[in-house]
Amino acid sequence: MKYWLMKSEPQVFGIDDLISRPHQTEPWDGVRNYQARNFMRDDMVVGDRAFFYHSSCPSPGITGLVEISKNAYPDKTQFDTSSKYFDPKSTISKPRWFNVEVKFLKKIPLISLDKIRGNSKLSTLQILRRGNRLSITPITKEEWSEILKMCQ
DNA sequence: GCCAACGTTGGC
DNA sequence: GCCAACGTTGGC
Repeated sequence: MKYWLMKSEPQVFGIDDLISRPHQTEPWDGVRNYQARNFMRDDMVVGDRAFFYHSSCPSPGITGLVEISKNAYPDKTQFDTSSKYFDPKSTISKPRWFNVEVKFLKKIPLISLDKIRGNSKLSTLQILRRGNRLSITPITKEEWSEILKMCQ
């Protein structure tokens, strides 16, 4: 099983939005970065776990756990001319963007970015690297366990 | 709203 | 293929 960290802006789609979905699942669409797309398309599989991270908000940090509930498939927003994620260069036969589906597992008391930074065992986390803006990053089993320890 | 650090685009 | 200009991300 692999572990991930997935960022979302709570004012766009937060953990509570996921909880209120009918099956507590949501397509992780709208990702328009090739590296993040490749992680979803090539590396994520059903059953993988991820931390749900709130970004671009007053209190950024990890706020929940999700699992991958569907392997990657073409992101439908790329074909939707009314969507802000519409991509005129993408075609049905050659889709450019993919997304997985995530399923809610658990909400946790916010582990703030400050606290994450303050834990020396987490210094290897990709999101702490200077200038890293990737919305999806892999994390190690050790990092995963260490973060889980912080919510007890 | 600012700004650093990227990624993408497009002319050449 | 280079690279300047532009757009985006995301913490503060």
